[in-house]
Amino acid sequence: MTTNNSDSPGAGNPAGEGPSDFIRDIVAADVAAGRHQTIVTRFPPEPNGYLHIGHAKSICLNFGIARQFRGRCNLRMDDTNPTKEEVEYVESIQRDVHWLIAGWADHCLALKARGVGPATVETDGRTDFHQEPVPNPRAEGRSPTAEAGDAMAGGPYGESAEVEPFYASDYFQPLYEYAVELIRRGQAYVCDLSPEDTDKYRGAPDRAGVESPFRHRSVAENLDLFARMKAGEFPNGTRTLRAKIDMASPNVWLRDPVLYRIRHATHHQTGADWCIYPMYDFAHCLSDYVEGITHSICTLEFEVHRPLYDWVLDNLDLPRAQPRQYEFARLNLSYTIMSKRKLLQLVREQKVAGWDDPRMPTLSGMRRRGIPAAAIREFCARIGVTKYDGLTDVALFEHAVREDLNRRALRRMGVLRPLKVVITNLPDDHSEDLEAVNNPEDPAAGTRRIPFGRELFIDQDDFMETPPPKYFRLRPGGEVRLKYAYIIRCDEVVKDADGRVVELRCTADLDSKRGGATADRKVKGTIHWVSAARSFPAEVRLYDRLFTVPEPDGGEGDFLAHLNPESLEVVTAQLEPSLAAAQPGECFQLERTGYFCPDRESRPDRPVFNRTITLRDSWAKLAKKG
RNA sequence: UGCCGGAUGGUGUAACGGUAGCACAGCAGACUCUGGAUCUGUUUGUCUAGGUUCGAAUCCUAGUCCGGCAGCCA
Repeated sequence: MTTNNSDSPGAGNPAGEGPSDFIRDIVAADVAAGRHQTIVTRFPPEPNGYLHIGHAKSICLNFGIARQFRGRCNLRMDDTNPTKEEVEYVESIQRDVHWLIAGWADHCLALKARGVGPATVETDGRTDFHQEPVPNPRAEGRSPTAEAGDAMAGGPYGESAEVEPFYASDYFQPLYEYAVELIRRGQAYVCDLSPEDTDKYRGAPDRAGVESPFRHRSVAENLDLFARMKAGEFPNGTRTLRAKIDMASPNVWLRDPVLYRIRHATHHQTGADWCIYPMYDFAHCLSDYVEGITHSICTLEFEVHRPLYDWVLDNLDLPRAQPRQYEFARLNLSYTIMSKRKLLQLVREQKVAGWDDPRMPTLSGMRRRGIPAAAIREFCARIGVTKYDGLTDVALFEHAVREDLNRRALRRMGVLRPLKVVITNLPDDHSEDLEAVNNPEDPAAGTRRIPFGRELFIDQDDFMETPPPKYFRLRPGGEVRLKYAYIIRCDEVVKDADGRVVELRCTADLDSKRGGATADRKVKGTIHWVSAARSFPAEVRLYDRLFTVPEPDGGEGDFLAHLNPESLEVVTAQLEPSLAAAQPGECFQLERTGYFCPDRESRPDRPVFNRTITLRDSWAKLAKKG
């Protein structure tokens, strides 16, 4: 083992991929033992919803392993249930995966030739089905070549129409033949029990099941019935194909599990070709086998299915090495929900503006909100991979987002809730451009000019008529620094008929600009501002967490009851002119306020920005304490 | 009460029989033309009880607590 001198955080394994975990340890041991030529993992979402931050953990694990061990990761649609799946979801899944792994593991992404199903080959004199990927054009050298951001248009394969994800539905024919083989071996039978009776016969965890009266049909009869199921002779729910295992097994998944059910339904990929569809437990292990997956990594709830996963593979005459299943704990994040069913409910009941609403924990929502893919990856690396089913504090996630954005976001000035300020010792037509730093964390980001004039806007929060102790901003008679500009003193507070402060009249210390005679004068506070004449209004959407409690779907009660009524506030802000040129995908820090990005609905004549996340605010904390 | 799995500060993790460490959060301070960032310091932890051992978070035994599993969902 080589010494790793990398100073990157968590240089815990030879490849410098961040800290290892029990699954990587297993893979590393397999590699060391020479058990596989290449490591092949897979990410197998069911296209019945949008991907969320929980999927990101799985994507980072599966692609991260492929990356670390110079293998590949197959993107596969686990589409064996036509009644719940849609093409909208298969498309969104591809976009989200490309976005998340761009510039990091896109060279490990494996897709297959469009329209090309598994090949039937002869291995060791036995019939074998095999689905090959098409070589990843970025795979040479096995290193990432793209910078995050160029990923939206199809990922590493570019705009190519020649490739597509793997689909479990591509394997329906081989799967059917495997099922026939199981019947021939006396390991599967057609059962006429109704769904209700199937349940009753299964027994309970602490009570053995009862064998189906159809369990001992002859192979010939089973073959005939199964063929007729496929031919569409029977209505939905009238018959199933079941594995013949053990109705008394302490593991209920071994009590003659259903392998195929009848569903007269149109499938988004295979159309009307089939009216019988394989169940997860039958399809998944064999899909893994057909694709040559070495490590099939899934979440904890499948742990009890592993004996069945192995049973199916063990009871067929498969010439190649069998994949192995490993389980890890799914991600639970405080103040959010991860259930696809509940996320769908939020969308259907219009509690949010769609799957990509910036408040959603979906990858598309986070992308729209301005959260960088790199921040999500960093978060996933930091939370690690274990079998402990905990609840991760969303603060861990927010930290990763701020850390990434602080490093990269250009600083800009913008006032969310404008309050007019008049500098009375400046002429009406005063106008000058002041130099401002684009990113103090990155000198290479350079500087820009921002316009200054007699009339300005500052944030309403930055003035208080009767401030509490330790309030460092503007107050009657008080002084404050205008960032990049002058120190001003508030001489007069102008109010409207209702007593609301509508304007501040101030005098500026005209020598206090950077380089000026009094530039080094110390004043307590520095606030941001924009020129009234040379700023522009924009809609800004201020997002807060969607739920008010740490575990919205924990315990009983309706999770909708915990929706945060203040999760979205819309304001009309005044922004510095340079922001008018902001492009989708860019992110900015409005100084002292937070990180923002143009929304996808933003138009030149109607700019719209989303607040990604606030800056840490130690004043707010102090103020709350009183 | 059947089977499978888990338990290390408030949270997420590391330590693979040999000094319980890291990150987040918290607290205190320094610095600051962002009350941001940065830097210092700091509070808090091995589920319990036995055993093996010179030595146990780690191995053994018993218990406690938590999670998952009885879809023709995945």
